[in-house]
Amino acid sequence: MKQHLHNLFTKALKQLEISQNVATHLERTRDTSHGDFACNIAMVLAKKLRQNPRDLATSIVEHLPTNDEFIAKVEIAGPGFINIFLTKQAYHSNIDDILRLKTEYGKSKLGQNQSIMIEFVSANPTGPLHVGHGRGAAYGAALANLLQTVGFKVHREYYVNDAGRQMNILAVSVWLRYLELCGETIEFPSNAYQGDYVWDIAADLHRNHAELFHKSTTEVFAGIPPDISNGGDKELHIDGLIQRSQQLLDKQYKIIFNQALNTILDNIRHDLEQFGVEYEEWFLESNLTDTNKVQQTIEQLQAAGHTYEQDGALWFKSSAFGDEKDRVIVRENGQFTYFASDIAYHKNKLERGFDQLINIWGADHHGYVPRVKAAMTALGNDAERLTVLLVQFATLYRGEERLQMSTRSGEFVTLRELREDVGRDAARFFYIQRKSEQHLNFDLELAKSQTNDNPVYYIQYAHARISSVMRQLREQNQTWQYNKATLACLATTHEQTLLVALARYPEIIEMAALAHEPHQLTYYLRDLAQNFHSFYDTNKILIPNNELRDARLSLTAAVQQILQNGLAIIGVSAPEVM
RNA sequence: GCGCUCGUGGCUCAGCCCGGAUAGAGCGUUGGCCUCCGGAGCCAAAGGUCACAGGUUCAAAUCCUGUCGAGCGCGCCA
Repeated sequence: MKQHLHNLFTKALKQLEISQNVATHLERTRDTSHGDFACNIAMVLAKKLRQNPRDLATSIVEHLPTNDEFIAKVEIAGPGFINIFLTKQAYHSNIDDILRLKTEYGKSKLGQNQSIMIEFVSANPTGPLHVGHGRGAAYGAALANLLQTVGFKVHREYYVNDAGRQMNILAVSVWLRYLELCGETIEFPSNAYQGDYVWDIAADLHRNHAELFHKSTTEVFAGIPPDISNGGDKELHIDGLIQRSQQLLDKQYKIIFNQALNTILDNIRHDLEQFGVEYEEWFLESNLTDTNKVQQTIEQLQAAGHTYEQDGALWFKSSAFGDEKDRVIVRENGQFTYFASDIAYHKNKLERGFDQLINIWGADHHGYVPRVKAAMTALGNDAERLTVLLVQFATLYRGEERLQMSTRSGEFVTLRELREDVGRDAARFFYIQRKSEQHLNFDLELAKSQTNDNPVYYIQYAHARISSVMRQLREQNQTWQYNKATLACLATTHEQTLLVALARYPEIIEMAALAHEPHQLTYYLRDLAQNFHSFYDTNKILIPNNELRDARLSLTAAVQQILQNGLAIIGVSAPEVM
């Protein structure tokens, strides 16, 4: 409908020989006395054209068609608003479309089949997913669905950092715990992974391989630089242990490493699957390192003259491309930095031919954005193709009590615990109901409560109520038929409000997708549910009058369909009964 | 110190990108509604100098500048 009006206005302006995009000046009104849509274009143009805004509005209105089937009347109001009142016909055709297109309703071709790769979560496989990752998962999945709905070709990807130093730290952590299980007494490094899951993996290893990897503590720790607790450097300490374990274990090291990686990765996969989040691809960092892609990328930067050596390390001149300072890509000890492989990864993404790249990162990574873009530019690519969306942290509350978490210390609420505690629907909904760059207070008590405090249940209840009405109808052995003509019976305020609410759905989807704001959809669904509950309360649906009954059933069925479509996008179920 | 993000009723938040017609919800509070399709519901009331101060504009919660406050980031960590 908006598109329809947009076309009419553009045409009218063209006849007046004005070229101006009216898209942003055409909006739904807040107050029904101002009609359905309002356009402030006359006021915007008045100054430029040196005309009185009301006069200008008049001449624009004169160029709008008078016989359009969807426009009832057009008024000029206030300082120069053009208010458009739609016909009932306009709203009835929406019901028609919804019932005909069903799950297809709301889809559009806006994206023109452009390909978008959306990378999200990508947590290091060094521990289970925790509630902090959940927000990125819920947000990314919902956004991907939205983009797909408006006609983009979406590729969801999880980048697995299976090749970095952190993975070695994990392997060492597991091994040290294993040694403890073998009866060794060791001082566990402060920089190693402390969580219980490390014990679990170590225990598996001990069960399956017995004492195969057993080395004495003295052998392991001899000559290793002291840990921070002994006045040393925790990084040097752990790096020393990594090197030592690789020497001592030789080929066996890889067994431990893989056992740790696979256990955790399986876990992450399983958690996301249970959370309703699926990927087209799990991309392994080791694919890049094994094929020398990181090395090649660095050489390309070197060849282009964007690097220099200093203090024994290789630096990328990112400051020449808008970053605040230059960055190390090869450390003094010869190892690539995380950044180096990330450059190679982004290069690889572009080489795979995606039109646009979207990364969803935690807000703590915001300082990282300029350097990645700098690298893309330096490699001769258009950094505009990459959009980084930052997601703020979620703070967990249990009622008033604020819950603490810390990954390294191993004290955290995992995503699995959250899902088992509050359920998938509530979790998915709560994660995205706030604007992503807004800090989120996630109240476990509220998410679990099955009362009207909880918007998830409120929306789902509307859907279940409708299912119940339909069930009643069947139980009474009655049938109904959709007939567009009967919609003319819909005359009450609540019915009208619902018709308008339904008509907004495609506009909301489009806006939420393009603005990357799935939370807009949650607000809309809540509104729609509220409008339905109000309607339900004052307009009985199953009544003897067949025509009005069928009209109300059509309206109700349309609401149900929209609730289903909308909930599907945000990954929440639409239950028949609750 | 520099950078990014945020500051809207008692609480949690929309609206800001793209300036417009009396600033919207939910929770909480107060008061109503079950002979009737599921009360996990509905109706109503009270409650706001949109952090503060300037500026731009016919018009500012919205744009600009500054101040204050909160979070995060500023490693040869990832």
